[in-house]
Amino acid sequence: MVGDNGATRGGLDDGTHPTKDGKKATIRDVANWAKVSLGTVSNVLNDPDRVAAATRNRVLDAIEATGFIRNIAARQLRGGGSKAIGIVILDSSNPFFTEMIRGAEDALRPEGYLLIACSTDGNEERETNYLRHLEEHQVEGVLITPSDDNLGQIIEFHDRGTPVVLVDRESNSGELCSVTVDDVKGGSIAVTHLIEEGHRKIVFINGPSSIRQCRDRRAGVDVAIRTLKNNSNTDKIEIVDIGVPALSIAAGEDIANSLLDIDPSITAIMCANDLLAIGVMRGITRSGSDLLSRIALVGYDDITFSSLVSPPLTSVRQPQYDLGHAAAKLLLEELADATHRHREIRFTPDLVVRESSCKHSIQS
Amino acid sequence: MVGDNGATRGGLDDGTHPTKDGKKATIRDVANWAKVSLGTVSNVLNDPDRVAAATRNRVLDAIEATGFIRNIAARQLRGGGSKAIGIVILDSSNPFFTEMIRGAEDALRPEGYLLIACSTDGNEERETNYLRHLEEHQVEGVLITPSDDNLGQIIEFHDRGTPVVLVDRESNSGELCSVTVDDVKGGSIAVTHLIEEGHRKIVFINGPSSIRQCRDRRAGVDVAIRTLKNNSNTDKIEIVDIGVPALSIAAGEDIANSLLDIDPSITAIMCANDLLAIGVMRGITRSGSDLLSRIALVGYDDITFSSLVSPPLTSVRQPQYDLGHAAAKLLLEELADATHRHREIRFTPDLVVRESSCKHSIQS
DNA sequence: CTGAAAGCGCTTACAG
DNA sequence: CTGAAAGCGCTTACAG
Repeated sequence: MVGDNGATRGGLDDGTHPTKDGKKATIRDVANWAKVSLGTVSNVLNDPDRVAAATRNRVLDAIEATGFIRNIAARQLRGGGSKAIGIVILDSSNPFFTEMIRGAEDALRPEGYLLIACSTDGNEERETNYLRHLEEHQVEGVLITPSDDNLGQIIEFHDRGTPVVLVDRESNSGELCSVTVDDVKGGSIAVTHLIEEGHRKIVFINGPSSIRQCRDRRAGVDVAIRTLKNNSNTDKIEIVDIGVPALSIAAGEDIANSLLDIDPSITAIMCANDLLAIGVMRGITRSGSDLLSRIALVGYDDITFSSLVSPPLTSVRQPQYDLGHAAAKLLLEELADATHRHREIRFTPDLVVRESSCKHSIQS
Repeated sequence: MVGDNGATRGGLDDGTHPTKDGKKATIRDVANWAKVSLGTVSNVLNDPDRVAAATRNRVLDAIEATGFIRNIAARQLRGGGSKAIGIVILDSSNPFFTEMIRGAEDALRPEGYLLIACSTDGNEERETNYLRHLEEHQVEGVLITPSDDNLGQIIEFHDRGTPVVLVDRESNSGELCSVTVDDVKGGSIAVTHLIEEGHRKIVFINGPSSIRQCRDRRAGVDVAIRTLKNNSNTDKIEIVDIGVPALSIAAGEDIANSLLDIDPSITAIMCANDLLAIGVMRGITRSGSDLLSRIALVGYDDITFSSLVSPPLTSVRQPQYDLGHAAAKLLLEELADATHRHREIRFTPDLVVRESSCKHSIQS
């Protein structure tokens, strides 16, 4: 489909094909082939209507014939924009984030943006590195779930000129757009459910308190307890806090052993996310203990797999895809409008009750 | 930490900070600040030893003070390379690929590369688009799991000058490096296991035959049957083929209904991957049927969640992380050495037997 | 060891 | 409607 067209239609005198293992075709090769100037080729690329149809078609043919691929680096150097967006997340192996990325990508792809996804594993140094790399690559914007509570470097990054939207994290005083889910509420509805099921002594397995989600979910527990106390009849409720270093299956599995000979008055476990809960389940199951059948368990995120584990896991559902999608939309807004006013979008989570927290009601 | 250093240490006469919401600092701002030429700044950046320590430190201070961030676009235009690698996969929501990406990234990050991950969902048009975008962005190399059997456009892409390593797909005649897992073998060991468990009539739920993995896994079944027949005593074995449009949980769930009133002589189901198998499990469970307790089920990939579903899923393990890691290493080799000889790395899968395929042995 | 100059591939006013 | 020219920010020989 390419071949010696070049020779017959005019253009390259020597008949060689510019893309053939020599250098890549440039806009200049296209111009030569089509017998027009560089500027005209550029116009065809960027503002086709400005070019007469006949000329335009000749240029289009030349692009086809030479195998020309526009060099974004050069374009952007002239102010064209990189057409790339960075997305910085905490954990690429958590399906929660995978879904979020999918949401963002579906919003960005139609606009011609390429998404560069970076997983920090909650490591702030990695975050710093990724941000620098993204800035070096001149991404036009960044979606980020901060790995640390301190927004300092992110705000500096933003002030240096790259639009930023926070995902699953609010900005302190509206300096940035954000899309969040109410984690206090989420923690609250989860523990309320457990209490309503009759549990009075509950273990809360939490991730690093540097992660805001972890703190808020835990705070929601206290809110719920306070509310219930005011509303009377509930007797003393006790929360036993256990911290683990990561929100992962492995961390859950590691902590499982220490749960085996737990105070028998404890009847429920709440985990800061589903991976942790699933890890706890696996650890307990592997140990051969029947603890799982005696205790209620709830997670957080409602990732796809949570409905598939055994027993199916009760969880707090967050609109994962929508989080990413909404964040991307905000970013596009900011990209399109320099005078953009920052906005904060907040979703409300809801509880998905499954067997893991209701053995009694199901068995009886 | 920045502030008016500029004024005291020399440099900018007006005392303004170049990064403050004006334009970004360029190499020229750094040069002015440090009272050296552009070339010297560039040398500090690219070949620090060439610059005298005193000068170098002054330049380093200037970089710090001006908040200079190198512009990769400009650098690469001069031939410096984009320091970006593309990875094109089939399905970003399949943990198999997530792990693979993690493997690749761990190999690439230390070398300073940024990974651009693109999920085609098996759609060839999306693949074409992503390849063009990656080429426009001048990625230095691409790791790709082709969405289609036809390697044509990938080979053209490679011939145009970007190194490519195939992942989970062999090149036809060694034109490209590749890292694969023996899927024929995998299909073979999975079905052999079922046959050894006594199953004679087996359903094979397969994805699109345009995906090589699907074809090979199915082919492995035939290989196994042929081998067993030659080795005597096995009576007739029957495979019932069912095709679904995607290798996803949703596709598995959709097909589950049609399995409910299945010929009772069928005692086992084999799925082309774990997501499909997990979807089938979910579909059957949701329907309220007890089919799952009567039938053996095996999947393929051994994603993390497969050991956690109920019943735990027997699966063919592939070294997901290693696949990505090895592919990235091959790419780095090709990047470093133009005279590079293409290599094909092939891993061998193994069977992980769990309850889903051994109810009898476990219950009895 | 340091600096001046050319040029990477493109876009953008500005003439014609 | 089309072309010539300047310049984006950097790197790379090449002089000095």
